[in-house]
Amino acid sequence: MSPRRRLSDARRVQILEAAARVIGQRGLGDTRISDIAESAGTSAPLVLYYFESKDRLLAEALTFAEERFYEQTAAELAGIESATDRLVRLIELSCTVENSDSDVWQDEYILWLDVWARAPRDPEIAKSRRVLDSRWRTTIADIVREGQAGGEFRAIDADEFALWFSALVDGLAIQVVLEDPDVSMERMREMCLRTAGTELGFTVPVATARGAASRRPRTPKAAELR
Amino acid sequence: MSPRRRLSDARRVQILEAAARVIGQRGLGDTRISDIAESAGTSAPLVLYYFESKDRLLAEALTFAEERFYEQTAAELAGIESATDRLVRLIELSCTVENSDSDVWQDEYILWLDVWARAPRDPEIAKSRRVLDSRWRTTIADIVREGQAGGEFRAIDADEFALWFSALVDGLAIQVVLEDPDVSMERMREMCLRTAGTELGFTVPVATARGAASRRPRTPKAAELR
DNA sequence: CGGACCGTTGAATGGCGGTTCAATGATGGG
DNA sequence: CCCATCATTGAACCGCCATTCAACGGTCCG
Repeated sequence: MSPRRRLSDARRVQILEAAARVIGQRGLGDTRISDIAESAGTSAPLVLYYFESKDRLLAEALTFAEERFYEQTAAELAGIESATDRLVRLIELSCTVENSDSDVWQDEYILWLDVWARAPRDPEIAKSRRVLDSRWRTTIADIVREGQAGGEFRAIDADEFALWFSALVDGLAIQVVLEDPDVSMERMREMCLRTAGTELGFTVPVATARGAASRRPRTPKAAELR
Repeated sequence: MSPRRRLSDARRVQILEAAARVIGQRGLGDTRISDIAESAGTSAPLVLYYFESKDRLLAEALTFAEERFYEQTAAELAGIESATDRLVRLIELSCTVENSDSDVWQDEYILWLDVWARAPRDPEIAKSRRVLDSRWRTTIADIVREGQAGGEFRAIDADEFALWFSALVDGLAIQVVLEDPDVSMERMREMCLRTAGTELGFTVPVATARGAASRRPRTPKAAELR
């Protein structure tokens, strides 16, 4: 029905960001349009003015947030030379609350829980979830292949490893995000790093060292880009 | 308020089963009391008569279903001698639609997606989730320890392995249950078996063989119990 | 036989929240 | 300066449940 009205893109993004934020805090099910509107500093009707319906908005918000995280990560990885370093960085990005705000990581990951729960009944969400996940695995597999080409990694099946490893990360992330007393983010990171190292045959930088080294000294951010 | 009215336990169970069934199909968010009532062959008010509120019912239903699955599994495992066989069986139970009905496994696992999504905001669900998960890991760890005692498994940290392995299973199960085109249940099973075998140092029965052997010939059920 | 209590339900009730409406400002072009 | 279009919102509107009510059979004990 809506022939692509080109509404101010800024507002759209503003609303999508608010939506992702609120969903991460309140959860998909308990998020009302008015919550999103409030968090975006506007009114409920306006939200509907920019998005067809609540469902549509939610679906878009979910993928928007994940897409953003993916791009952000990809951009940062692009600036790293060694495949090993790139993989290590990817793992650390998956296991660290390094953002300024308190628990952006938490919220970010909690979104996945909602995506997974909604996916079985929402074809749209299911589809974009597949795309996102596939892309993520490809990212890992590519790093592995490059590492193998450069002789850094053992010659195992890259795609198989990518699937296997991302599943492990997801499983551990669930425990962490749900604050399981047995699984701290710290433990998750060590586990992931050690696993990857063992499987691919590279030695983790400082590995299971005590705090000192594992608390990344410098904050590379998107430094060496360009 | 309700001083434990001892209502017919049968009805309670009947409703809980219906609830779990419906939630697995429609999803937590889209489940109305009337759906559960209908599926249980009764009326909505009666459901509220047996359970304080919808929230309470949902929480109970979720844990009821998982608890039941756990007990069922535990019972079956109890009848197996060798630790290796027990672990293999546990993995197969986690990866197979062997029940009579079409997709009980699917529904069963989909429940976890809802549990995970609800847990961050529902303390009650979060708590029982922790208990269930912890118990599951313990089950695995115990098998590992017994296998080590009997010389079947390599001497690695059993608890560490349990956490690590269950995370892997969860992560893969997500892909399977969401019907990711790259991850079939078959592939999940092979991956889990191979991983466990490699890590613990035992050779998987027929392993990655072609169909014939992997399609379990006999259906042991809860045979050699007692 | 007559209540008293329990399980059960059809029919209200009440509120919440998505969606729609109509009115109010802006903004910009003629 | 005037009108058209667009963004924005307060105030309905409305449907959908969870929850409550009142009534109706049972069953069992006296």
